[in-house]
Amino acid sequence: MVFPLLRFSKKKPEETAEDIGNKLLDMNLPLAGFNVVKGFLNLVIQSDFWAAFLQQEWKNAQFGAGDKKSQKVMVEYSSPNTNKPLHLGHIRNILLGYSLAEIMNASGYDVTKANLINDRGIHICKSMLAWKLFGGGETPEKSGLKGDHLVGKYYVEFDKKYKAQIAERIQNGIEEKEAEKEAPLLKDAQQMLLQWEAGEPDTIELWKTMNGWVYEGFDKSYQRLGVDFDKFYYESDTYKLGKDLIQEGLEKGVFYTKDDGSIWINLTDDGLDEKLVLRKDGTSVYITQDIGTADKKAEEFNLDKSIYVVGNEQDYHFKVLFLIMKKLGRKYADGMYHLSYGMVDLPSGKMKSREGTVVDADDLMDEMYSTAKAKTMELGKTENLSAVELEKLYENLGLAALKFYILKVDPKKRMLFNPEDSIDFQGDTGPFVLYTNARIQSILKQAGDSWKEETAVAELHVFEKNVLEVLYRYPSELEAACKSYSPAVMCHYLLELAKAFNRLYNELPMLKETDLGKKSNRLKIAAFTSSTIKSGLRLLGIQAVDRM
RNA sequence: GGUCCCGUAGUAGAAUGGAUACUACGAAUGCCUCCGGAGCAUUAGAUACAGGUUCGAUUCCUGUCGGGACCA
Repeated sequence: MVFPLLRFSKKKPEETAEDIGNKLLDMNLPLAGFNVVKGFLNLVIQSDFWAAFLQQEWKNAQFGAGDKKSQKVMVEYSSPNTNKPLHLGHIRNILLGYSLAEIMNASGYDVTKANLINDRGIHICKSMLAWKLFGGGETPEKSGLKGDHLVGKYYVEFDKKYKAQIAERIQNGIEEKEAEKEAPLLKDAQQMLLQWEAGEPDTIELWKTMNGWVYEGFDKSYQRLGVDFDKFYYESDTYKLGKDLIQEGLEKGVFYTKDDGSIWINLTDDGLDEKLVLRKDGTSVYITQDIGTADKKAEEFNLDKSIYVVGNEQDYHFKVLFLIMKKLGRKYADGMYHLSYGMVDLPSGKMKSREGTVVDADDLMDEMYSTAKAKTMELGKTENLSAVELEKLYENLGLAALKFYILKVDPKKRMLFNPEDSIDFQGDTGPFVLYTNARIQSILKQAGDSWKEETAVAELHVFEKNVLEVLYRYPSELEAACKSYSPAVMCHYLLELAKAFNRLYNELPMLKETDLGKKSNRLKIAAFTSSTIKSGLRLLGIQAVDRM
């Protein structure tokens, strides 16, 4: 594209392109020629360049891995509340966080995966209270309910009973707002929070027990999703952090005190508002503990970058937080990044817990599993796999479909989760990519070993060059995914690679090719494609399968 | 009231300011006596509207309309 150069060349676009093309041909680059279309100079790369690339890289297991950067990064993701089970929104968060961590790790960063668990507060007390009042001693063991679901049940129970109390009061002629405030259940929950903060033994005991149930449940879900964490933070430990930093900020003149004693920061020069950082009674607000936790993380892990995977409804919050850390002079502040992802909508609209339209994470995985199973049995290509292998396969396939469906959308955008499409196994899907790999594995299994040593021929078919061109781009696509914090880049790349290979596979013989040099080339391309697909999928948290 | 995000075929998604706007699902038509048809090929179909900047705008700016979020 030569338009920007015209003011230097002072010639027509076509002539300028010709001139550059000729110069480049003289420069001993692997160019076979060029052509000019309108203002665009197209370069033709020599076949032996691609042949050499294939020969050099096809069995390089490290192909695409970035150089070690000696930079420490923390990716915080998942960060659930311990009062209800995980749902579809959490799944997007978890898949994004895990995949981003893998991508950054592959790019050469030293990555720590963190999970900051919101394990305290009035919402936790609500389920505790409801369990105490209406639970009748129910436990996960007794009821067979997964721990997080059990606690979630009592959170819902609280809400029901609380609403009933409000309705009763409104009927007795009390104002709605007044009724909401003075309903006994809410007062009791608030009382319980005070007891918790005072360290009252029975309350702490109950809190520990119920949170324990929740963690057991979460662990199962995380394990099934195939994600993990290196470091857990608990809000019950961190909620008092930050106050000393408020003091530091006051001394530095970053914050100021209002007449009533509350402490604020004025961000109007940065296009934002004034923001409360400490209440007049000296108690924290959300941002107070986030300031403290940011510092704690950076100190503990000597971080260069700190990434927060959090929904875009908190855009404002993170703008403020990052600005504050910068004004406090923290050197890691420039490395703070909010991976702000969009909400997940359903065909029926938004997910609303009140209307019961929330898609539960565990149910969703179950559904993906059954669909994968049904589809696989229908196609009947898996004879002589053992029952254990089949179970693993269905699980893998179902999760691959789910993960790819969610990750292929640009994280920043809100997305529509259509249950029917998500379990589709055709087209731009995880199973399509898996299938391409499985097919290659099948070929390689039948091909023996002799092709590996066969001398390759230099001349390549256009379909072969196409695949090689896509393979060649893997390192830069990985880098792009890393720089833009977007697993979606990797998804689209893998689709492109699979398509390019499928085209080659359909058009030219592999095992049946009689020219041994060509056969060797094609099988090497196949093996190279398969290993690249596997690496790419791993970065998405998807495990490839050899048969399906 | 203030701030922010988003509007691309029937649907879901792609496109560092560059070529004839890419892909899939759905629709229509072909391809298994041939290495795995969960595949491949062909066809039809879109940048909300009105201005502006630019040699060139899906992309940047302004306004209108529509959707969503956040802050009192």
